[in-house]
Amino acid sequence: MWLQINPRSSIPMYQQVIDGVKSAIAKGWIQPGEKLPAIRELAMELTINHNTVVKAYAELEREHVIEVVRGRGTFVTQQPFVPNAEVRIGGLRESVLRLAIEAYHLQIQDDELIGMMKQALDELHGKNRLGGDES
Amino acid sequence: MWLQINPRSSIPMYQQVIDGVKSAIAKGWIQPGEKLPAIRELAMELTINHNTVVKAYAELEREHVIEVVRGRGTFVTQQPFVPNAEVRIGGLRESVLRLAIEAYHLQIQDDELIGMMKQALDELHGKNRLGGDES
DNA sequence: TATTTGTACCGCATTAAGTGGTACACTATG
DNA sequence: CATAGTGTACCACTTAATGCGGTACAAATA
Repeated sequence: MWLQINPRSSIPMYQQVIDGVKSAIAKGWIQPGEKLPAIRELAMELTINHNTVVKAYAELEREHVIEVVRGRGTFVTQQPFVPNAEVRIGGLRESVLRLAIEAYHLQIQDDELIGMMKQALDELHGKNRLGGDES
Repeated sequence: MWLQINPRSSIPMYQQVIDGVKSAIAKGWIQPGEKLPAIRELAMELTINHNTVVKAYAELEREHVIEVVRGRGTFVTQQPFVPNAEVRIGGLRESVLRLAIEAYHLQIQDDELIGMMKQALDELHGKNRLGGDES
C-alpha cells in the first residue's frame, strides 16, 4: 500500500491522507488519470472512518490534485491545473522562508540546506546525482 | 513591534508567537542575550491571554531558543545549543521533502525553487545577492 | 518590604477532529 | 429494469486542543 498513516501523530489523519496522496503523485507512484481507492475501501484499508477520507478527498479536489466523479470514482487530475504566477510564487514564499528559519535554528549552513534541497528534488525525479554545483 | 499575530488564523496563536520569535531571531531583529517582553506585558501588547504566552515561551525554552529565569525574565539563548548531526539533518529532511512536494504541485521548476531558497537565505542575512550559480 | 517576573493551578467555553450510522444520488453493468 | 459500486449529505456523539479569566505562589531585584 502506498499510503500509511499514524493515528497517534499530532498531524490530523485527514491531513496525512492529503499529504500521502500528494507525495505519491509527486513520486510517480500514481499516474495522472489513475483511479484512487474508493472512499469506503480506503477507509477500510486504513481502519479509519469514511468521513475522514471524504474530508481529505474534498480538499484534494479543491486543490485540483484529484477529480471526483459521482458514481465512478476519484482520479488523479489529467490536465494539471495551472495556477497563475501570483499563486505559484506567492504560495511558496512563506513555506520557503519558514524552512530557512527552521534551518537557522538547527544551525544548518546555507550550502548544506541547498544541497539537501537538490537531493530531495532528485529523489522525487528518481535521479541519483551525486555531484553538485554548490558555490 | 516585531511581533504580530492574527487571532483568526488557522494557526494557533501560541504557535504564531513561537514562529514570530524564531523569525525575529533568525532575522537578527533580536540579539542573543537580549531580553524578551515579560509574559504579562507581551500578552497585554498582543491582547491575548497570558497563559497563551506562557505556552509559547515554554516551548521555545524546550527547543533551547530562549532561556527563562524566574524573577528576572526571558532571554534569547547566548550559547546556542548544538544538536547532534542526527537531529540537525534528520530534523530537516522531512521539511525539505515536504517543500519539494508542495513545489511540485504548484508546478515550480527545480531551479526556480532553488533560486527562491537562496533568495530567502540571503534576505535572512541581509545580503542582496542577485546572481547565482543555478545550472 | 514592595515590585517585577515566572510558575502553577483551577474552571469554563469554543472549536477541530474523528467515530458511527443512515439515507440518498449517480454511474455502469447485466 | 434491477443491482452493485461509488460519491454525497446529513445527524448525533465523544475527545482533545485552544484559549480565556482568575487566583495564588515563588524567586529575583531594588
